[in-house]
Amino acid sequence: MSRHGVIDEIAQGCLMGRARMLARVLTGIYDDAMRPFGIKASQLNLLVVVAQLGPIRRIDIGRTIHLDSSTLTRNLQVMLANDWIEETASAEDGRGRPLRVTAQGRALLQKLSGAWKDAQRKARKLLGTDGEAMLLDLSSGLPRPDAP
Amino acid sequence: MSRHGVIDEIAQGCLMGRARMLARVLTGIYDDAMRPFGIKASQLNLLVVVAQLGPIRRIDIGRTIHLDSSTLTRNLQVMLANDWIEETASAEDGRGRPLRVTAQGRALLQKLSGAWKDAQRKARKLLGTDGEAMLLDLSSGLPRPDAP
DNA sequence: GAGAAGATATTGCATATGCAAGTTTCAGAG
DNA sequence: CTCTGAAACTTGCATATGCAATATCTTCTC
Repeated sequence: MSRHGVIDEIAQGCLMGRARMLARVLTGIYDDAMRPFGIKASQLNLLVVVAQLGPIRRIDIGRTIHLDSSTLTRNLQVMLANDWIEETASAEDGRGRPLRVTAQGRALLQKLSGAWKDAQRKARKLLGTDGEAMLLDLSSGLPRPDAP
Repeated sequence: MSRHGVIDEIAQGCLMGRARMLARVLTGIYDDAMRPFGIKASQLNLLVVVAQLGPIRRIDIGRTIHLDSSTLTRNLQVMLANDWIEETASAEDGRGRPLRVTAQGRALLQKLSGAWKDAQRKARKLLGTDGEAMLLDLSSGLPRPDAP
């Protein structure tokens, strides 16, 4: 242990650092599980949001899972190209072109659900019951980005 | 709530999704705090690891904070260019060129420590005492990527 | 109905992340 | 001493992420 208080404090205690590390480790687990299906774990998470809440606008997806709109524009492009999701309204809509899951997207979700459960099991084992509960609780408690 | 079990289960319960979301929210808090200092929060976390454990090789940084080597190659380049860190050994080292913090890097750490503490306070407030303890605990309990 | 105000989406720029493949360098076998 | 294998690093490719600025479309006001 070094004698530089600030450095140690940040290195050991930074909540962001810990959260990012945890996210990296978990992402690895789920990405491994999803690889056979040609979908990244982060894309799966977007897909289930659209499947559950769609038709839903990008901005509302962002509010739900704390993602920037510009990130969504790009991440969703890949998913649109893969025909997992589609835009609902015609181009003349303008402000907001809500997205929904396609039949293919829904089928994919069914196909990979077993693999996802395996990954979830592994993650659960890694975190322990307490950890799992706390993580779910923590993320539920996050204040929604100001809705109008 | 929809009637599609799998979708709801993943949307609500995916530990990876929650962890990534939490990481995004926290990253926002610390990035805001670090912006005046011209350093990203993720870079700060790398910097403190080097400051605390340096001279340290990329691979060992990776093992410590669960980061891929290729990611480190690139992320550290920016920090080398900013003269926050430097390579220690002369070119004849070969396998492994350990990194250490520079005087400038150390000075930067001192300068931003107050702002970091503010961010940490905000994060703590957001997560609560329980959440904080659990997050620190969780991330400490992660199995070290196999050391030789 | 034209123009202002506001919301939504996209684009440019920079960084973060990881896999697979390739490179460099060291250490040990013979 | 040379060859070979392992370890550390780098590069190519693809995706993820967010800020600032811009574009687009809606609605409200006059």
